[in-house]
Amino acid sequence: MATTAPSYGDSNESTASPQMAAFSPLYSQIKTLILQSLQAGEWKPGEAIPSEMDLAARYRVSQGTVRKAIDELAAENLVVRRQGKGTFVATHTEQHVQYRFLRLFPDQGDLDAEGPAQRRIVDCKKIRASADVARSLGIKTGESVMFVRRVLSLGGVPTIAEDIWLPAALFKNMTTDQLAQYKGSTYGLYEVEFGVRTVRAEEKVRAVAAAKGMDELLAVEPGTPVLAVERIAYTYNDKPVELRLGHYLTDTHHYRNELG
Amino acid sequence: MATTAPSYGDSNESTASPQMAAFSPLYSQIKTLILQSLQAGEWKPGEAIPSEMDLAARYRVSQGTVRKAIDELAAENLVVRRQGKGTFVATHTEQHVQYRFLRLFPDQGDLDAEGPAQRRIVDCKKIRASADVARSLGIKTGESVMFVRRVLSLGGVPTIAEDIWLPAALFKNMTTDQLAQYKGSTYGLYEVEFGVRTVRAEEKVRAVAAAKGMDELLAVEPGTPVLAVERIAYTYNDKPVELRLGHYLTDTHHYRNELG
DNA sequence: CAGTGGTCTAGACCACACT
DNA sequence: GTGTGGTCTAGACCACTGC
Repeated sequence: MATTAPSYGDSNESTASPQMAAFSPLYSQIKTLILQSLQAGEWKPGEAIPSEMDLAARYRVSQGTVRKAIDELAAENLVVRRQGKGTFVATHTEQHVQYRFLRLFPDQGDLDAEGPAQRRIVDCKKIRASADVARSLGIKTGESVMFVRRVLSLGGVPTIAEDIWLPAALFKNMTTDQLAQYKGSTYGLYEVEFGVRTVRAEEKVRAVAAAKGMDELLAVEPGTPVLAVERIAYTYNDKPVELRLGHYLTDTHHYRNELG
Repeated sequence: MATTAPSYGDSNESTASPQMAAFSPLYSQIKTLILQSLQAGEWKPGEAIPSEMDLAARYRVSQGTVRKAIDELAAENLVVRRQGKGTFVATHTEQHVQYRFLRLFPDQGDLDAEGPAQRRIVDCKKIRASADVARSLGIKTGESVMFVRRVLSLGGVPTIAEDIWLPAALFKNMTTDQLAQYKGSTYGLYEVEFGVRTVRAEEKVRAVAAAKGMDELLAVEPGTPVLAVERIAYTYNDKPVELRLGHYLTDTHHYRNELG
């Protein structure tokens, strides 16, 4: 990765490479290598990865270069640094980040005041993917997917009703009991029970009239305005692993967003 | 800022400081100093700040330390780095970031396909702040605020109706003509015409039924579900400078959000 | 105490943009 | 070519954690 002589860019010179490779800094290459180890499961969620010095020795680069690679991974929430302890693979199974992807907050008071969310699993079955679902999940129409319908109550009030689609190939034999009994977020469950690590998600938010079915789950009149939140969650390499269509009641809660 | 002897932390030792000051790394102190110059208007939006070497000399620290300070400022979108050219004060008056704070996107096609937004200024007047508005803007109830109501059409269709409140002390003599004729985002106008630099914003999103007044502006039936977006925009030091209540039609557009 | 991440420096060289 | 940001290294020392 580096020669003994301190002239960097070793992987990018060579008098006449076949195709003009785009310049990629060393730390970026190191980042890719660490990412591959992460993806390959060399270190599991919650575990520590090797120290910066160890990784520097492993890849034959300076500690500063490894540091910069890890900096970026930390910025993307793939790892978490803890001074004096080490760098750890990010996980959804920690108390502090219980609802990492949930942007709904109470208008008054804070999350703690309203206590933990109550879950009710309405449905959980294996079905065939519609064209829309298949496109979102990057699979073929008609392939098997797990379908889950559930209701979350915040402060005792049904507030979120959502439908979830998961590629059945990754989530074999998922059961209602699993979903109902697991302590923590669903992404924590995916991680622990199925080895699926969710690293980021994209949401499309719209205002819609509560449709048939949803109105009953949320105990509101049909036609009540609700927030429709379509979320696609991804694992490494931008591979989609979950499609979720949530309906949020926003009379006592709001969807919060920070704009930089 | 640093002694000749390479022992850092100079501002944090001293055998018995009055109150145990929290540890603050050098680069963080440098960041604060740069921030103060930014805030004081030493460099204006769009202008280049001094080079890293110059700043290092000015603060008597190494280039690497200045670099880390600027890295954080760049991550917060307060400055923009351009290799080979310099580091520039962020601005809202550039083509590329025309709608930096707008999260509404067409369901099909991209922003370019739909062309620039059309503005219609419905109202622009000076009024007294209600309790709610005053609280959001960090001023006293009854103080003067500019009130603006306008409609944005995307692809020729009225899609966004919004009310805007601004502290009159900062936005003296704002006129309908100014708002209608300025090319670019309102935040660009704030910057150019009033010297107010918006650096970040927070939004609370809800689904509501279109209220009286809004339904007419958006040409929809009363009661149609619309996205209510409450935005508070801030300048340096978390000082609020704008309250905006937008109503977005989401039948052909959606509010997009990325979750890390 | 040793080990980890975090900070700081100094110097060298690369990539990019303007002139 | 000159100047700017960007990368890389090597080494020293600080701050936090846990043995």
